[in-house]
Amino acid sequence: MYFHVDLDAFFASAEELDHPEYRGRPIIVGAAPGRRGVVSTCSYAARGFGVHSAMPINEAYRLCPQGVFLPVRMERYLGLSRQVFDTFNNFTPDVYGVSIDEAFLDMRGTEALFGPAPEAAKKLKAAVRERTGLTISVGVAENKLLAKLASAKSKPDGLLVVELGTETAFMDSLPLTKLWGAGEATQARLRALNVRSVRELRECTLDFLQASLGQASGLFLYQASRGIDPGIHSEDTPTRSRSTERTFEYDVSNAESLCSVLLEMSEELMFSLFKEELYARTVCVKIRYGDFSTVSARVTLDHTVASIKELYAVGERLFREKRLAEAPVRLLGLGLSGLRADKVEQGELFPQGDGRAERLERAVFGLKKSGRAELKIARTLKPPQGENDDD
DNA sequence: TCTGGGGTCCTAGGACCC
DNA sequence: TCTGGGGTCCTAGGACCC
Repeated sequence: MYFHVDLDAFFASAEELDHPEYRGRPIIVGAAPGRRGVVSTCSYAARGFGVHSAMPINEAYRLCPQGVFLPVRMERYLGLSRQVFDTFNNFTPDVYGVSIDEAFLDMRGTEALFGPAPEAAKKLKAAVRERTGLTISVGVAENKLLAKLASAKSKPDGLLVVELGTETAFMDSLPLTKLWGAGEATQARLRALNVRSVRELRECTLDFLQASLGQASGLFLYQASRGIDPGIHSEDTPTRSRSTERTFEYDVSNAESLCSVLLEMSEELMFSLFKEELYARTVCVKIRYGDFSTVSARVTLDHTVASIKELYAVGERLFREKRLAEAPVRLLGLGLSGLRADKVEQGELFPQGDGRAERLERAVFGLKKSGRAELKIARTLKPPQGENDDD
């Protein structure tokens, strides 16, 4: 028996908690209106105006100019999230966090302590509310897919149990558009196939779905329509990639400026790998142009990337090879994938340097971590506020 | 109103090996 | 004169999720 637990409009609720004067008003957490960015989370009052997550912030402003627009305060939300997860841990040792505001709880064997599932769920809701003042929605079912869909259906401040034997009926109660894993593209393809409900989806053969939508998607939808969990969240999967990207306030054409950003991102990524003692061989650069078209280039080395210096050199090469000359760039991203816990050394045939850069950078990282000094690569320093950088 | 950032997984085609 | 079959690794792009 799984619980899926989801905090209601988490970031917006957190702001409401800290600013009681905003209670009940349309709260929109995300980018600042007038700038490039999207809505991260909005309150139910804001949803009444048609605002929703991932909507461009300027569109949200147009729909709801009277809204309370607030920036994301991730530190604060992380603190609250920890308290909520602490509470989960008082109910079961088997808590699988999916994101900052969402978790699965394996509640098998807890009946003696907390009673049957509906009672346990009520106790959990009360405990979270008492500890943090936040409301959660809980879905209870025999598998994660059903539990997840149940909590979503029950929102906000909801509780929904999918009883054994009612799985198919529950699936049929959902609009096809609410099916987890079937986004905009799949919805359009299903419409083209004349499939308009979960029931109609279930009437399709596996062969038909796989021929129409691909092996994996076909099997996924075939199982999901029957209330079978295709494996929506496997436990304990190690991190496979790390990346960072920046969307610029205005498109940037100057290659030197773009390369400075690459260097900044190289530093950020390598420090994060140093910190977690991870290694990677594959470097990926992502470029989004002013027209939103997006390309990427990647390369897998025969050894793990050792230093900021090396990551930057590889990233810059990929960038210069891939970028259309002078085309304005809206977004630049850098990533590392194939993460692993062990190092792959340089081949002996073409050794690159003697590891000096790596030793230096790890020493700098050590200083930074201990709080004894903050060292930055000069080129990544920002010019002082109010001065232009013409010279 | 233009469309964030950090992830995971899948697909198709090519290179290469046996 | 037409060119197998299976497997692995890699790249680029896409779909999807929170």
